[in-house]
Amino acid sequence: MPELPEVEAMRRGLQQAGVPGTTIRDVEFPRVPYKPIRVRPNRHALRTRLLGRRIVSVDRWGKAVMLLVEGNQRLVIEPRMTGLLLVARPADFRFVRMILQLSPGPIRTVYFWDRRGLGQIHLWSARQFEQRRDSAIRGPDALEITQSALYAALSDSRRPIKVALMDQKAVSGVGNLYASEILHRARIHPQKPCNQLTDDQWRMLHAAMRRVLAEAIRCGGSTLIDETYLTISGKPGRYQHRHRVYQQAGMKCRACRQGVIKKITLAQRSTFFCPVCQE
DNA sequence: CGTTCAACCTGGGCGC
DNA sequence: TGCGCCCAGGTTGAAC
Repeated sequence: MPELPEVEAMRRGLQQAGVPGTTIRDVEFPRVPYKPIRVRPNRHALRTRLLGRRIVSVDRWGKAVMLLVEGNQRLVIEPRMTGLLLVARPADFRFVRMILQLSPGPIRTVYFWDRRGLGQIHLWSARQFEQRRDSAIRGPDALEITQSALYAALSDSRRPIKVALMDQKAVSGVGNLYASEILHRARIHPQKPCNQLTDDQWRMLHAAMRRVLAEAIRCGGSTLIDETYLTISGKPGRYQHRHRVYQQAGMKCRACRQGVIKKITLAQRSTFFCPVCQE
């Protein structure tokens, strides 16, 4: 589930907890009663390459947390659907997939917890990172992209704007939940083909994207009913209370107070919008 | 080019 | 209780 705001909240949490500057004392992969997650290179090699190395910084690459480690290596943690990072011992230990033991500092242990196990962990050399960065598998970050770059990346397409906004090669960070929220804030219908958006709508879209994502980060992300996302201290985020359309089907639109939020399926993903204020 | 489907996984909710 | 089915924030690759 974690999209840009949740991953950025994790990144800031680790940063504030003092993870940069600590040294990796151990990397553990607990035995779980489930199919193990994908780790590249293999667990032994990854551990060997990290032991005794200092963590230089905690960064984010799209929807992945990226630890820059001494030796110009990058430990890339991709939560995908249900992965999350915790500095507090998880209540349900069955889904702990990796444990980082660090020293010194107040935070000694970081847990990667993932119920569905679709998350992945990679260790990239400087060269591997540069290859991926330059290969355009990830477009510019949704918080950094300029309005003209957003326009350039999407405006030629005939795809529905909601589908295009979730294309990580075009712009990275926006997923299913925030795509609906952003388009509602921008008052654009999710099915509107990109090449039919007006200049004004591109302006609104860019502003709404920054605003919604920034607000969600400040709230520590969205924790839905199933609690598959928690902040690094194990507490729920707060942005779900501000959702205007996501999972609000049948409710009156909070913006126009007239429309009733509808749920449709686009590219096999649930999509929510207000038929009155979004066109 | 754009869309659809399946797969990767586990668990929760619902209808019967 | 239990079974079967559908759903879930992400990503990828194949088929049409």
